Amino acid sequence: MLTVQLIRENPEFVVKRLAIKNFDAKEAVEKIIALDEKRIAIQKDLNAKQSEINSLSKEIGALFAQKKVEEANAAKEKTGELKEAIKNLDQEMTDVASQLQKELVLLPNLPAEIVPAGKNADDNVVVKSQEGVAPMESNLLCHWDLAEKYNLIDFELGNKLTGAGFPVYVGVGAKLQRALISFFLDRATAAGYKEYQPPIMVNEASGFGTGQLPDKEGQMYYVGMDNLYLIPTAEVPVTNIFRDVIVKESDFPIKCTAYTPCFRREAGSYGKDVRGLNRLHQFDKVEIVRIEHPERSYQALDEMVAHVESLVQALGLTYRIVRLCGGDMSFTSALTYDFEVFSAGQKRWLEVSSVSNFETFQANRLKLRYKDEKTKKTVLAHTLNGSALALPRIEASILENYQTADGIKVPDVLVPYMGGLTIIK
RNA sequence: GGAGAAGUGGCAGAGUGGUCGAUUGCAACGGUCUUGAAAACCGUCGUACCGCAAGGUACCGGGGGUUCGAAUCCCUCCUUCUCCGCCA
Repeated sequence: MLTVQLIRENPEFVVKRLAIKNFDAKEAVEKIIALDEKRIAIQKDLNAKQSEINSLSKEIGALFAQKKVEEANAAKEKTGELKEAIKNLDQEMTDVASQLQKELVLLPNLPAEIVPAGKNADDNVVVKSQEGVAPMESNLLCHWDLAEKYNLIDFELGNKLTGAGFPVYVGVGAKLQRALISFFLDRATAAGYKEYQPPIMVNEASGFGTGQLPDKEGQMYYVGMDNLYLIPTAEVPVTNIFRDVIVKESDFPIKCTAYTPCFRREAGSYGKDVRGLNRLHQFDKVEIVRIEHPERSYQALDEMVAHVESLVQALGLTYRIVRLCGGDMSFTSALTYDFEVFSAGQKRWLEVSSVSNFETFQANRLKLRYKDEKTKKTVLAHTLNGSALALPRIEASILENYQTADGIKVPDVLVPYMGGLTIIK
């Protein structure tokens, strides 16, 4: 959520920046400014009347103490009208505040200066690409065929138990999941990220804090009986650890990591995008989250990108890093880098990580601030997060890229996590 | 799930209808003292909104109510603790 102060002070700037996300904010900005002015006017009036009633109450107290009951009763009458007026103003205030909130919540985050304009994924900018291991064979199988051939994943069984998009990992396939989770967590903790194991259901306040609610309500599974949501990413519970928190400036950098299952309804997806492991309703992911000083958040973003890069490199995958254009960015992000790995069987790029700086957008919703040691002011912090990494597409890419006539080679870094297994037969 | 108790500032802990945004202690920060440190002493020490400022307003788990006036009384929800039940 953008701050009212920003909108009030730089309305043209806000409109101009949001145009890069293909969002026309002109009307909303005008409305917000008008509502804010109204809010301030009501507040002034309300404050004056409350002040008056407060001093009257004190007088009445004094009069009663002096046993001047007559005068006290006269003063009481005066408070009557004031109370009525305050009641009305209170109502107005509530209305205006909720209208203002409603408008504010609809505005996406401003894209950073270097975000390229563009409509969709075609306009993203590839900032780096690097070759990894390349399969020798010419008749390459896709991972869903490999998974069946080597008994690693049972998609049909998942259909039976739950439905489409909920695969069952079996035997060595299950072990490979566990290996990847451990490998990613070990790398993250070695890089200074503190490990958490958060709840995988969250309440409404948490969903709002990171921006999933109310905008993307349809993307999360909802457990109505208890009014809870299944998390679409560990970003939600982990970032919300810092909801309503004022950290010390010396606490920075705050670095967290967590492995969680993730649940996404993915309404509206179809075709080759959802085949095999490409898009699931439940998947595993290790997430890294950072809370940063505003002056250092972009440096932190670079560090996170470097961390994720070290993971795909260690796994020997062919990858590229793209900077998302305005039209492809999420509602909440100011700058996002996506990692895509090449999947040799499908011959396509698969997104395996998204690393973003949200600047103060989430912090404002979360009321996550730090105390500035020089000015003694409380200031909104910056939040960032990134997948490090999401498992299914990594697994798809490993299966497809490491396939040989004799089986699937286990990437060297995973061998210790696989109990010494070097080839899956 | 049932019964009881409790939720106050970073922590501890006063306050049961009026000048209480809240005594006090600890922690923290600034200073005096000291070669340095500790101790001692002095000062600062919640958040938000309005205001150039002085200052004003709101907030004592959340919401609602009673009252001229609520941290204090009432209702309700949430959370924590104790006991019972159930259970991985």
